[in-house]
Amino acid sequence: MARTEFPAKATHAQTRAHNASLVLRALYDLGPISRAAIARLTGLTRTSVGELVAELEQDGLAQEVGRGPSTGGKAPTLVSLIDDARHMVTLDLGERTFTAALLNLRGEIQRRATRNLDGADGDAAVALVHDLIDELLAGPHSPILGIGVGTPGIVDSEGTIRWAVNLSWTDLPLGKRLAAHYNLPTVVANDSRAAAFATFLFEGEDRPTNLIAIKVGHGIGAGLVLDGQLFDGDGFGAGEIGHIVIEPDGAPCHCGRFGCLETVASVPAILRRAFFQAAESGVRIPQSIEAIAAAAAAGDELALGVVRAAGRALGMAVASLTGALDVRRIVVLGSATVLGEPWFEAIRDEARRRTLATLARDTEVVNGGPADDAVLLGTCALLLTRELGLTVRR
Amino acid sequence: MARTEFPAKATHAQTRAHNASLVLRALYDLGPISRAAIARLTGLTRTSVGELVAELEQDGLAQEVGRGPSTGGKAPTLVSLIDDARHMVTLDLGERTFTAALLNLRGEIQRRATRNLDGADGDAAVALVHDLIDELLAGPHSPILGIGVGTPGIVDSEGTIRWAVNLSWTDLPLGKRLAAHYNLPTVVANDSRAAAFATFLFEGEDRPTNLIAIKVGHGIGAGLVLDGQLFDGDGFGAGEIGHIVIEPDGAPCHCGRFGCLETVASVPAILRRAFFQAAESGVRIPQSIEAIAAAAAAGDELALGVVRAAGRALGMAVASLTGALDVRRIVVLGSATVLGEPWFEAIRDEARRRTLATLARDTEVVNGGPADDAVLLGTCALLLTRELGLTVRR
DNA sequence: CGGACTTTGTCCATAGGCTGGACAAAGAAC
DNA sequence: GTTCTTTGTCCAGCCTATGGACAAAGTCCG
Repeated sequence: MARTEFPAKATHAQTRAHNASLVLRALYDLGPISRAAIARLTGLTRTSVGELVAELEQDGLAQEVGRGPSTGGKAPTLVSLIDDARHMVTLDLGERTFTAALLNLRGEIQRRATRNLDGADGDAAVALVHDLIDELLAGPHSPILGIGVGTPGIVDSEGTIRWAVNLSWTDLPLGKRLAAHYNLPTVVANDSRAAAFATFLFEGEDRPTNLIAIKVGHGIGAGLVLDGQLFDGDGFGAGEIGHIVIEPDGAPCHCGRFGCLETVASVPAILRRAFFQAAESGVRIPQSIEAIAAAAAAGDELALGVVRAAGRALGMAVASLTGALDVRRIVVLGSATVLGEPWFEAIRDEARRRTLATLARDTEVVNGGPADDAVLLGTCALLLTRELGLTVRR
Repeated sequence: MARTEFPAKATHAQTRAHNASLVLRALYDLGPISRAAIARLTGLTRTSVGELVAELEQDGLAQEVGRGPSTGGKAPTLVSLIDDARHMVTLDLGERTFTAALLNLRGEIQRRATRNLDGADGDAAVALVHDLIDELLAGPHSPILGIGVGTPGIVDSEGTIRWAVNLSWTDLPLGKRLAAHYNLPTVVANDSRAAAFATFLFEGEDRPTNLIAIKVGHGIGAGLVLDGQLFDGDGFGAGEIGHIVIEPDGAPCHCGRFGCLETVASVPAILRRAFFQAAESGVRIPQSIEAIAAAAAAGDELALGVVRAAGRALGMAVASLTGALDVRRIVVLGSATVLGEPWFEAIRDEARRRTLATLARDTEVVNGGPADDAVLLGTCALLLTRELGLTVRR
């Protein structure tokens, strides 16, 4: 178990870095803004802000962009972040496809690349990762801030993938390897948690302090942003809710237990249930999650039943999360969100049924959409935090 | 919902305070220790440590206590915390009794006082609080570090009790009132969460970074210590697991729902179940939790069944906590712990049955004992953290 | 149009606090 | 007794926040 080590001492350099990140964050969140306004918002003196902005200009991260309207005195000089001052390469190592993108500081995708996995695993899969990074770095780009990788499975803070079942990776120090090979800062993180962090960071200036994002697709995983920080847990497994047991006497799960959330509420599970129900009733078997969504939207009772059952199961998980953590913003994203309102209503109903009324009243379960790029954006967000100190605590 | 405000700027004073708390913590955890050793452990220069220790001596918090053994050079001067340099008054506002104590910096109880509630609520209950504090402050004591209050119910970070059912308090700004009346720093916190923080802080030097303490008595509540900090949640309700729904078709709960954890696993619930079971079977009805524990220990199948059922229900809650948070140290404390091993085994079994094998293997469910003073110690720990900066992050 | 007032951004002297080297005191090893 | 280590303090230097002063550039009002 991780023990509390002695925290690092505080130095002047850290103080400076902290204040620099305050300025950066003001610039990032509040668009073109004057030095004086930054000083008011952050509490820093105009002197310090001036120096820090000068540093950012030196680094090519910020520039003056004209004057703003006067409020009774000298008109302010507006300073703006240069969105394309840095680029990043981030990857989403999906079930069947590896996706990569070149992003700017705003998380805007400049270029993409994909590779089909075609059953590749182990070293072959690692080769694909290099391949994608090389392809994206071959084109024109600004200085690279770092490389970000989102992957299923458990990843420690050093960037070592403890295990990722479908890629047959165990204890793969991917982070260190990529960092050494490309000589660039590298972040490797679990995909769901990366997605959660993206949802948090790109929320804009009034991001909540706490947020839980649940990604429902082939698997189910959540990321917990607590006090503005992605929470790891002791074994870097925080948010791995796919194997919470929902129906103790339910279907077997590949994890060895019965009735895990994934056996009930994941996209494959929903398809399976729809298949059996349709076969039993002798009606047409839906071939995709979209087909089920369409049928449910059209009022097909069978489809609605399947959708609602899946939603309720997820609602139980939501209830246990909100009950335990009292986090009031839950964002659900991933391919399952095409199921739309009937599904969300079931999630909300069940969550409400299982938590204190006062708590449930203030908890919002938000539809985050398919969020296909959430993982790509997530490791981007992690790089922004780690390399630029875009978010800070204290 | 709480939004991320702009974090405070960093100043030299903060840097100093941070480093001061590192020194204090070394002193607190590692007993009599030399300045040089502190410097090595914290990474601070001997110069800084010397200054900071001098400040602590100035404040009467530390003193030199002789020389240590030489390791080949000048023998180190050992410095020690003065355990009784400050005292605190802390209170545990229980169901039927208010308990208070005067504690020193080590959480050692110097004097106690209690008052029976006898149905007092509202202002009468507040009067009792004053009464207890006055009684303890009347005797001899060192300078008072602060006042700490642990209470059931939801308490915000300002020390306002949002609601506490049994005392019929709503939105009572107890913290501010006491602080103003006694002109002393005051901490008010939920009792279970205070207890959790005590369990964390008084664990000693190798306290884990994450810990969950679950208090099972008349009610059930948990406290979450995540990354060394008590986690609040958006509405200061983190850890309020007593009303997680375990049996959707179970017994009605006073909260308005059915089958909450408290209707199954709390001490009153266990007594109730034992009562009905015994009445049904026509055997002697156990009058106390201790009697049930004794019967179970003696092999009474009826009692064992009740104990195990309660344990399993708690195990479900543990599973959902560990599954979601991946926190590997769970401490269970409170009056229900007299149920002993049969109960703990049921908790562990059920938790194991419902979480990933790899996770369950490393998770320990520890018997924290009745921990009658945990709430008193908990607000003491909170005061130590808040007023002396005994624990810090970064 | 001109003077009074505001706001902005920079400059400068000051001070807080960390850094690292120097040094004496105190002990061990030979 | 000499040399080497370790400890604790002192001191000069540096980084960085602070707050006042000031010029530039506006608005507002007569």
